[in-house]
Amino acid sequence: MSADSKLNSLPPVQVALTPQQRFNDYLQSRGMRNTEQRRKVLDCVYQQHDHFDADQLLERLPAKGQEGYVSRPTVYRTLGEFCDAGLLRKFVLDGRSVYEHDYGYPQHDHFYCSKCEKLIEFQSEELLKIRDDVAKAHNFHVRTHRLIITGVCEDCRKGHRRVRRKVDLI
Amino acid sequence: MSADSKLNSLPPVQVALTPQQRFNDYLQSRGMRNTEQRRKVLDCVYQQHDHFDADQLLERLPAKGQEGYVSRPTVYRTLGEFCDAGLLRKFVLDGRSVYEHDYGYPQHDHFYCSKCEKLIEFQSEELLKIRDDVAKAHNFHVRTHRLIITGVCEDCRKGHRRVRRKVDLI
DNA sequence: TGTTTTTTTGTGTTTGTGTCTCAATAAGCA
DNA sequence: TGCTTATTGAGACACAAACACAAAAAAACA
Repeated sequence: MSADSKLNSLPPVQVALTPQQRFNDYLQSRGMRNTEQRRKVLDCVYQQHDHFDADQLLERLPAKGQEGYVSRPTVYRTLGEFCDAGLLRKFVLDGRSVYEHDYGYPQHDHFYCSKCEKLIEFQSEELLKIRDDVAKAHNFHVRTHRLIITGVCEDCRKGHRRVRRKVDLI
Repeated sequence: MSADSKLNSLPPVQVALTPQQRFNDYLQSRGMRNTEQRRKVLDCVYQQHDHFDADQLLERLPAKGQEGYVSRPTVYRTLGEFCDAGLLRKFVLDGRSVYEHDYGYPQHDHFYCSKCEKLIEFQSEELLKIRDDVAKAHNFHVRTHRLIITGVCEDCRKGHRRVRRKVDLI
């Protein structure tokens, strides 16, 4: 787990099953098979808590010709299955599909820093309440939501200031 | 303007300039030229208030060979300029880039019905307040945000099964 | 006005994600 | 073990969107 991911991660949520067990249940219930590839990808996804896209995952998996290689179509297919099974959530950022842990991880939303392109997680009960109130007023039945607040993070604002000061001193 | 669009549109906001004038200012300030194509595309975009993607706009513009034809790259370029100029806002829905009016139109967010794929606009001052509070608590400097609440709309729950286009008119 | 300079455009090409096809392979089961 | 069926990987494909560059158009200049 990187310093960054530690810094911005929320505390995990207690769950009854491991992701592997839960995915197993999902496969069983649909008559799908627990293959080497699916296990490999799942392990890789849960080895670190972070936001990632399909390409980044492919880079973390063994390369073509190596032991344990998983092809691109299979990775895409499997990521879709994980979303289906409720293990991952997918969203689009700057044209890329980004995945994040869902099962065993608390509901949250994101700040997105347009300077350093970092995603910062936050939680707000009030936000959920407003969401549900507004939905009720519109007779809309909520399944989920996606909120991304774009701007500049603390670090980037600090960094900008520091650079300026340096210049001023010289 | 369709009946639907009347139903789901928010009241416009008073602005000092027409979109055309404002775009002119934008072009002037950057030493860019007010061309036939840019005017054509802008007029087309403001002829109706709706959510649309580049392809739908291309279909509404004169076809190749017709008087007033604008090529695909130019449409994409111009849409980017409109966003830059603050006339339009872009977001991604089901993998396609969707545009909506921004200038002269109030801040709002969206419900997205996963059954009929309709976008419904709503406004909430409270939501903005929460957004700013949370951002302040995280020392995050907000530039904008995007919230999409996904679920099932009133019509679809009532059973009014209507076949709708991917990105529907509002 | 005519000429020069610069931006813009359109055609064709290319990129980048993500998906499809289908023969070969492997999981689950009797 | 052998059978049935889902799954995989290679390669081809689909699609939105961007690129490159010569030709056209607009502004600037003379």
